[in-house]
Amino acid sequence: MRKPCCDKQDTNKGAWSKQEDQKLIDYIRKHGEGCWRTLPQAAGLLRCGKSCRLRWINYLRPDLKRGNFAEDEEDLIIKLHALLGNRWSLIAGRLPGRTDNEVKNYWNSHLRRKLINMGIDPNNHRLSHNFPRPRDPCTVATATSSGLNNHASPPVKSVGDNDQTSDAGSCLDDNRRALPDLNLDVAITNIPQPSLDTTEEEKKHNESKLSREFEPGPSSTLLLFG
DNA sequence: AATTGTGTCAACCGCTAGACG
DNA sequence: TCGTCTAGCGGTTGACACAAT
Repeated sequence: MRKPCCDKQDTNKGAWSKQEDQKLIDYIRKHGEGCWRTLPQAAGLLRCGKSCRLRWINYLRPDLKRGNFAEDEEDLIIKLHALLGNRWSLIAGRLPGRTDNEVKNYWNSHLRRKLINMGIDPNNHRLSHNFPRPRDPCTVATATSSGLNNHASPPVKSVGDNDQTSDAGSCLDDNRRALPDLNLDVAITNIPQPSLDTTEEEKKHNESKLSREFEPGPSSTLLLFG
């Protein structure tokens, strides 16, 4: 029988107090990250190691960039999500100062809704007749943040919508119609041409290729999407 | 002013991969 | 090779803030 990660009876849960934050910061400054299991006791915290790790990574780390996402960050998230799916840690790795949790939350609360309002299925980045869709294709063309800036057209269902969503054939073609400035071409990056039908296997392939070709860091985003 | 609905985000939970003995 | 342990990941929850009624 496996031991729980911590003795839950003796641990605090819920929001962190400033004192707890300070203890964690002080401890990590002195001893560095790592060995999360023993850290709470050593730091004098009544928290489980997991909780400490999460608090540090998502909130206390000094290199975190707090605040609103920039347009280019939004663009990048959308593009990487199309490529990798819900691999938040990988996506966050391409956004310096952002955490997987932050990216995930931002996707779920902002970007997902924006895509839906554009008539784009956020799960596969295809135009979808199940979602409201703007009438004017030019409006759709602004699906990335530069065009998403709260100017998403009101949901309008137009005649013949169903024709636009083809299950057969290239879904990338659909994607280009939906997100023309979403440049997923491998020409720039040597990344395999992503298909929006991307299977888990293909996503993993893309992911490993990304990992091999681009070490995480600010420059990689430039390399990726020019 | 009170109540209800909705959105956001920090934190938790359960699972898995990989390291190690 | 197998079992155990830990770090890390993604999904989900719950508290809080704010808007709408």
